[in-house]
Amino acid sequence: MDKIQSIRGMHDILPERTPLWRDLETRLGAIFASYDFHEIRTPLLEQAEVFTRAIGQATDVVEKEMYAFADRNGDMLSLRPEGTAGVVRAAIQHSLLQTPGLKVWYQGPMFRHERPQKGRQRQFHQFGAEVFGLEQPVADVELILMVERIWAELGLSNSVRLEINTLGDREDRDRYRQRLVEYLNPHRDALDADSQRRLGTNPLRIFDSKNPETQALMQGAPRLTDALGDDARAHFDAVCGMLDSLGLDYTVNPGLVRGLDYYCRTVFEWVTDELGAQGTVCAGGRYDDLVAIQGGKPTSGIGFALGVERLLALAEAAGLRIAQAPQVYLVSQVKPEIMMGLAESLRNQVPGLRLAASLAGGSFKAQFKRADRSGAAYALVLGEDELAEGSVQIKRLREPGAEQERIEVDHLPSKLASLVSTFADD
RNA sequence: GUGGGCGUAGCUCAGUUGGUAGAGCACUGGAUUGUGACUCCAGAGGUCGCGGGUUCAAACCCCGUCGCUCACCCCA
Repeated sequence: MDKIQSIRGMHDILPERTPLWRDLETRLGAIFASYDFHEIRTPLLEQAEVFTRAIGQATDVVEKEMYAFADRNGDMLSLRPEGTAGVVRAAIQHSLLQTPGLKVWYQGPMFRHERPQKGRQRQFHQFGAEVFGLEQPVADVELILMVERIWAELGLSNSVRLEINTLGDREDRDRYRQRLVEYLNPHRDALDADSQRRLGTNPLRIFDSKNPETQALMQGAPRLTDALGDDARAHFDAVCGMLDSLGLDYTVNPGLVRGLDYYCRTVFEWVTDELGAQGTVCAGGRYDDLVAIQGGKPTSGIGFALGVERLLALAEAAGLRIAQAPQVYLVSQVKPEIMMGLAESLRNQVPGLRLAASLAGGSFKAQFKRADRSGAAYALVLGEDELAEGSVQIKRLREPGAEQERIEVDHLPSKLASLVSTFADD
């Protein structure tokens, strides 16, 4: 029989790496809580319309990347390609938007049918946060500060840089798009093939083109900045002013646009040069029209999403290592049930103890070898002699010539408890 | 969706003009019948990604396919 493989672009996270993921979840969860954000969990599967409405029918994500299919009832469903649309759906459905200021965060797998490459897989993971009903620029600023705290917490502040821009309000952008198309149409033939296609679908993205001739042409193009309405202008100026006062480093990138239709006003993005072509680690922005589009009462919103695989790639490159080894490994030469009795009583009496019992048995030699490989700091030895006198030997591993200590079983829990407390600093 | 590179042991990789498979690390056992990390000895482990073709003979050549990877595109 052929070996069955995981689906292309969908990767197992093996035991060796899960402690790293768990550590990240703990640290980010604590940061979110410190800003009074609350976790929300929504289904991985939604009516496809949740995404087609929110993200926009003409976007690549909806047109070519969604895992959409008809279920047994003939309903069109889709695995979520991003988190915001489902959160908005849930917030409307459960009337969470009655009072302004809802702050939620989420975490989990997202699915897009793209060609895998470095920093891009078909199942990937995001952390995200959303704020609803706060139109004040200070809400934009708090989100940015929270993400900056994440970089600081992980020691990545020097690996990423913040770029921001404003897309203006929907009317501003519609007006601007028209102006841009009018400017570009006469030069149509000078554009590269991709940009010609974008002219009809998403002309703002032509600013992203890497083609030199196209770039030269875009130098002379009308600027979105000049098409902003007064409100959007004032909002963006306020955001920038606060960031300046708070001493945050950022650059305004007028070419920064979004692939998802629901964004307006402030957009921001943390990018890095260390991850190859997929340099965006975290991106977000305002989406003041989205709640209404999804069928709720008009309510402003702002949020971001952070790519976990990209973040971990950065963190690991910066030297982050997390391993989970047992603290003690119980080596035994007595009946298994007696060994298990000791193991259980130690687990009862020493909260948080990570203890591996030698289930595979074998000679002392073989068991010590496994104890060493397990990464445990201490080995406990329970043989016939120890059993007879009610004692256990405790041995520091990984220290050549370390003394071996024989202590009474009754004193073992308190001894281990004090050893475990020293592990906390490891 | 398009293009480049790559698939040989658990991992990293050798493998000559085609002649039926190798190393290091890891693993198991022993040297040491109650003690790991060093050393020595031995062992186990592979339908050479999969399918087809050419050939007396294919890991090697040809076609297809699946996967990995990098870039385009897109995005977190």
